Amino acid sequence: MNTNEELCNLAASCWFVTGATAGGKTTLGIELARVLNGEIIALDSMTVYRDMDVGTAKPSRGQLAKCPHHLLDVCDPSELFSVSMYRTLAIRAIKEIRERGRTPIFVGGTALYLKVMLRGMFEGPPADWEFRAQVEQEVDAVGIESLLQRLQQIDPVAAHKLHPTDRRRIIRALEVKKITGRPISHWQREFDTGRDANDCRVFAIRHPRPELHRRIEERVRWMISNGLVGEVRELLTKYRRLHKTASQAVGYREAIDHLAGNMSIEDLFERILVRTRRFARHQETWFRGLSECRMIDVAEGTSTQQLVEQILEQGESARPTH
RNA sequence: AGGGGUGUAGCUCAAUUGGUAGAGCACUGGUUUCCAAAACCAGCGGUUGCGGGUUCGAGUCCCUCCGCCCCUG
Repeated sequence: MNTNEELCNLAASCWFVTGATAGGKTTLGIELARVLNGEIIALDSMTVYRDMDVGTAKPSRGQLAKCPHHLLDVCDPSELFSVSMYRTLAIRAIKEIRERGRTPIFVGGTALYLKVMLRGMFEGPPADWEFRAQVEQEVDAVGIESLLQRLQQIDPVAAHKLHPTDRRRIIRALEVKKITGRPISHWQREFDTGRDANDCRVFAIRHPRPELHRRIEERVRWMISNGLVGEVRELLTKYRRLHKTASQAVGYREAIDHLAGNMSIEDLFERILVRTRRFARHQETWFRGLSECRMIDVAEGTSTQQLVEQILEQGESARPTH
């Protein structure tokens, strides 16, 4: 049986290329994999879905041919996927890659997944959707305040920490208590402190904000002209109903709306643009807060080659397993 | 040219009988542990088109000018 700590050390010996969307992670990752004799593990909550390619900017055929990729297309868009499933699959992938004598390189921008790989995760119960739906109904009827009060009784620590209107986390806290008999705060507490960036190989690519916005615009334009809408139409006919997670992905939620006749193609572009920017901002907030991340600031005109060299230099000197 | 309407935050719009301008979105920052490309929180932002008048006090009433929209010629 592996402890959380062992698994974290396993992950800490890997390389990570992360950063906000549309920042050039994919290209950089592949180049790094070539130099390090590595294989890529996607660090991404949306490229795990099959048939969601254009809108998630999944690596192209050509890119995939350059080095092995893992954790792409591991579930159907109609299915649930979650952090813990990700962690299980990722750990397995690391081991397999190591057995081949190659280097695992995580590439992607899902910060929660990154954090969980680096710091571990409590062995809490999976979601109980029946319970959640039931509580949701209750919230609609009685209001969130009474739920918070109930949480206060059973888990004052969590109740204090959570924002009074954060119904999702309040419900989860109640759920954990109900299933395990112990408050969520009891399970969660040990994952707040991270290692120093100098001891890790976690690189967050960062562009100046105006440049990032420019790249995002380019990316969104590319998606729409490369068949995002068609892709979504096919998804809907093939899977009928997408799972909540998949249907909320940036670009997909909007395209679904557009196909339902609620949005013109011009608005579609605009809406996706806005939401992608917000997403990128949100990601950068995450990386700023993770002590393991080394910011790699990309100046105008920096080549991929230069970035790879910079990352190698800093990565070689890191001592991931103390 | 004449008639009607309109001009308030980057955008869309609020502001009771005139009482020192608000909201949503954008933008920026934050929280984040089994839906995380989600969810939640916070902050910034306006000499109310310009100038004048009435008034203790004008986004709100009156006048000039400017811009935009509609109708008629």
